[in-house]
Amino acid sequence: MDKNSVANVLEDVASLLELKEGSNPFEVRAYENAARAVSALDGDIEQLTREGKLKGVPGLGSTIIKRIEELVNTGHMALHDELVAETPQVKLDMRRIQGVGPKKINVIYNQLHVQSIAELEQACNENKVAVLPGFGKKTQDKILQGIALLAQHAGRFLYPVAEDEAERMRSALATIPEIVRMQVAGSLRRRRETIGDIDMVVSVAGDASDETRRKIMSVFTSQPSVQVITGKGETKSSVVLKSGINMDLRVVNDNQFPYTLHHFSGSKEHHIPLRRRALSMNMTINDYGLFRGKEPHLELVPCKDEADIYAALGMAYIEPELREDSGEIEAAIEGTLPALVRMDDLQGILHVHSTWSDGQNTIREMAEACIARGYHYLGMTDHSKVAAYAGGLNEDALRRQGEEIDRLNEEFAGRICILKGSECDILRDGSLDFSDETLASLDFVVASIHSLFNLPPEEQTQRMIRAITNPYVDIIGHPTGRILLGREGYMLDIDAVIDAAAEHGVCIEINAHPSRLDLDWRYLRRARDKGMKIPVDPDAHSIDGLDVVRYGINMARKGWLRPADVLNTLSAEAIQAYFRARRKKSD
DNA sequence: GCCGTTTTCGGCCCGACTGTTTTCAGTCG
Repeated sequence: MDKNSVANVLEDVASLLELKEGSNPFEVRAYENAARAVSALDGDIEQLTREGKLKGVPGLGSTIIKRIEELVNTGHMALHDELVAETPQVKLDMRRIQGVGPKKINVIYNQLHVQSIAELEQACNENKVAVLPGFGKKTQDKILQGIALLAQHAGRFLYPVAEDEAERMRSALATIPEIVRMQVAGSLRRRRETIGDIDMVVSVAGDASDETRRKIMSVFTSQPSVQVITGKGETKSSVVLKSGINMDLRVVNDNQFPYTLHHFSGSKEHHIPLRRRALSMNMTINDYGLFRGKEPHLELVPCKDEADIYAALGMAYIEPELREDSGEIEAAIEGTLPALVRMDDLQGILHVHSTWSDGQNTIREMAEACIARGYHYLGMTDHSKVAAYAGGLNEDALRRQGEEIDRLNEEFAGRICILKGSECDILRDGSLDFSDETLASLDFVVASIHSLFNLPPEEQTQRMIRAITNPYVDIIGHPTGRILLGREGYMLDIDAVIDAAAEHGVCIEINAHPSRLDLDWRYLRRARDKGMKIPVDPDAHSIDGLDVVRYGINMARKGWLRPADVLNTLSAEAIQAYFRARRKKSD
């Protein structure tokens, strides 16, 4: 059993416990914390359990350690089994409706005995929900609205969708001269791979009138992109956009802006230890300020920006991408935060398709687009022969493509260097779609799985590891095959894959396509710490497709990667030398 | 359920908004 399975069970316990009547909310949080503590463990959970190394891990107390031991040793956790047995599925389903929490769920379930969301919807339409104690007409309507939204979008959106909506709103609000500062907060600012809702914070001068605030709120709620207004107050308004995304706007006095921006940038998990630190320094922090002392003698610690807030707490500024409670607070205190990679550190682009397989543009067009973007090299990787659906190349086509690249390199000499590569399919048994001899004729090889996504985990893992041991494989493409909001990745032991790749000097890419963002940022630091260089690859099938690398850079930053940790920050000369050296080793 | 340099008991981040109430509970972030 791996640590992620354990973490999943703990998370499950937390959500099930939350739905249990009379449960202790702090106990729920304890299990949530424990789940994250387990995910962040370095090493094999079975071994750590056997050796008693779980003791002392923050968030894991004696009770939860016993339960983890039980789970690891028997494959079951009695508490989990009991909770699953006693919790109706419909309660879990209802948890996903906006505005419905555990308390309301229990009232609905106990009084109406609904067995599905559809039955709840029907009960709303029959006016049975509005008459429940503590409920009313508006609550009932809100539940109906929530159900509709759930059906529409499942509540989460890809990053670029949310970014576009935020930018549209930002430019609309930018026309209001009274706004002093304005910034997107929330998970969008933290560059999460999917976004639940958009938070925006604006500030006005301290002496601004209520009229001004109302005007800002009116501009916000009257945009053409707004479908429903779900809240409108002096300091906060909420809307649902036509795209289905919830969006909140907060208006504060400018001297409060840094605190409010910080508060709503989250994450919740980042704030909890941060507030604890504030308390230990005789300070309290909330969305309106950082205060020294205790009620009623609070003294505001003046901060002109977020950096001042962190400085007042005795730590370095923490980039929003890192605010996930994964060690950033300790690092900020010790002054060991990494200098994160940026877009302009990228020197070239790898993993690109052309009209030779399923791309929309020719190699020449892709090369010119790369030159225009300031890149110094372009690694072409069209599909291999078994990928017939994508017009994969056979050996002969690959050879002819190589000749075209030779000609283009002569023509583009001094402007860009085109590398000969392949996105070569990994076959069922882990062998590659081209012979070693063919692979040896290329500058570099990306190996990817495009078939048989549902092999059993053990077999899928071995398949991937065998590909990694092929001496001509330089990079593993989209290692889990996940499609965000679409499908789960292949079932494989990603930790074992990372270990094997690190051992054989093989890179695992961050596939920067916004639907993939695979390898997931949560694994990057582990790969980095094993010495792996990680390419940020667009997997571009068109010129526009090149620009998705910026989403990959977002992930690289979330994964604590520095410029030197990213393969394609190497210069054109250095990356060719890097690939040549790998080949030499295998000869 | 976790945690501890005021504590092994009694805290656990905290405030806005909403809708239901008539002073507050639930939800959210």
